[in-house]
Amino acid sequence: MKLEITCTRAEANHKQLQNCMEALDNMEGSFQKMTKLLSIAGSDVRLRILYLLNLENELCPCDLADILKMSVPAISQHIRKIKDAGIINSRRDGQTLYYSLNKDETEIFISIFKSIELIRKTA
Amino acid sequence: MKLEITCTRAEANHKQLQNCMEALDNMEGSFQKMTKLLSIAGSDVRLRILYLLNLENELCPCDLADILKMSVPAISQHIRKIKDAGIINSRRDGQTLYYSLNKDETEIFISIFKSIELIRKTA
DNA sequence: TATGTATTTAAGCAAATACTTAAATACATA
DNA sequence: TATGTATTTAAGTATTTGCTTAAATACATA
Repeated sequence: MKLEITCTRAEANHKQLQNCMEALDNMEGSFQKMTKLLSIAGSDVRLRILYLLNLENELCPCDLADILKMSVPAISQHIRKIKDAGIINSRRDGQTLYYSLNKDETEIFISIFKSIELIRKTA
Repeated sequence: MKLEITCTRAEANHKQLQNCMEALDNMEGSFQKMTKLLSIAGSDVRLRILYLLNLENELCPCDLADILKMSVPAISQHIRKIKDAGIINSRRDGQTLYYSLNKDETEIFISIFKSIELIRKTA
């Protein structure tokens, strides 16, 4: 990529561009964390999993496979991604693993779920 | 996939699973729309573009390329995705196209931006 | 009209994603 | 200990994504 070939129009406000760059620099880590959360939630299957965990408090992979009509390994691999991102916790009861939302991380998802309900009502 | 091989444990609450399936069925379209928005926002580059448009009101592809230190075509292709999802509008002034957030769709992004600020403060 | 700038579009490619099936692991219980 | 269930992990593959470079389009102006 040739960075030299950039915007040269007379109206370009270089002070504004500089301010934008600084604003982003100050928030580097926050953006990465939020991107991670959103890319997890930005999948049809995973958003449903998160929604269901919020609705039912806890569910096992097998329940989720039944509800979403998907194979257990497919569900398990989605769960791993969500878990690696620190969004859910697990609890074992015998052979069964129950997954639930990590309360420290739910805030953004709650507002996403609210928006989903809102879309339904206004659609 | 063999759907017959599903959860057969004694504790499986079939009424609960049925309720979950019905809850999802009622919200099919809302989930798809939200997944679309989140998958758009779940990219480092696009989340920054949305944040910057919210911050500065409007910017052109060339400005964004400068700020994000990326090629203009790369930016343009991200913009197209965001535009196809109905999240941003454009206004032409001579040769320059200015993009801005579509106010009808900002609500969820505003809460995402608030969470980003929050992460920064608590981190 | 010819030239230049801003932007988009297209083609190509490497990396990431999301399934599949098969095998491994963990626990329960006869 | 042997068998069965719940789950995860691994390997393979088709699809999607996000860049690159080159070409096309749109507008401005000499």
